Amino acid sequence: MGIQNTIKALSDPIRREILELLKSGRRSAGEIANHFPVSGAAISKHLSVLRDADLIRDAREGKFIFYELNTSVLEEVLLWLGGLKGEKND
Amino acid sequence: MGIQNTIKALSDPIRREILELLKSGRRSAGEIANHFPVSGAAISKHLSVLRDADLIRDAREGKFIFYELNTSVLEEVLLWLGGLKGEKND
DNA sequence: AATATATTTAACCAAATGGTTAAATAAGTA
DNA sequence: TACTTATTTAACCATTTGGTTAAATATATT
Repeated sequence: MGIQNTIKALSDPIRREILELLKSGRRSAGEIANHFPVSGAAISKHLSVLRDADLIRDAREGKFIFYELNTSVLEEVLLWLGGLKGEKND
Repeated sequence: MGIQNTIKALSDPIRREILELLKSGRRSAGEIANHFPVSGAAISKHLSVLRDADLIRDAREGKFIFYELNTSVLEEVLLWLGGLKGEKND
């Protein structure tokens, strides 16, 4: 929870690319891993960072675990960034 | 340049607090350092990370170096975050 | 039950990060 | 010039990060 976990999770390029990938719909861990030139274990750890930050949700379906994007936690970050810009907030 | 430097710079709580501090106006390195329970050297390094990311600008004035906030590089981040949310962009 | 597939976890490693103290640099002042 | 103040840079250190391979776990299939 908190902006810290969220931003930290967003600070890695592979993790950001995972999120972009999930923008077009849910994907299994394996499908996600296939998009990157690193091991499945490495991707699994990235997924767990994103899950801990609640940027993604997972659902087991038989042999597979599907991940989907959760953008709700971005609001806090957007607010903070907006505040930094001196945005007028109601 | 690029979203990577920006987000990385934002991923540390002290650096974010420095930015918040500068929201209310320019401050010398020393003034900034006094707000934190770490050494001036540590703050100096944080400032250089923020400067490399172009989130702050510096101007020497006599014995002092003043830092000021530059929010323009946040636009890119805001766009990216907005895109992740599936925002419609013209 | 045995095997194959999907995914995570464990153990390990090198590089990056964020801190410290001490030395270097820059500028103002006695 | 010598001294003081402001700030950065250098050298070092412990922790975190992001990767690897191998082992463990979970489910489906034969």
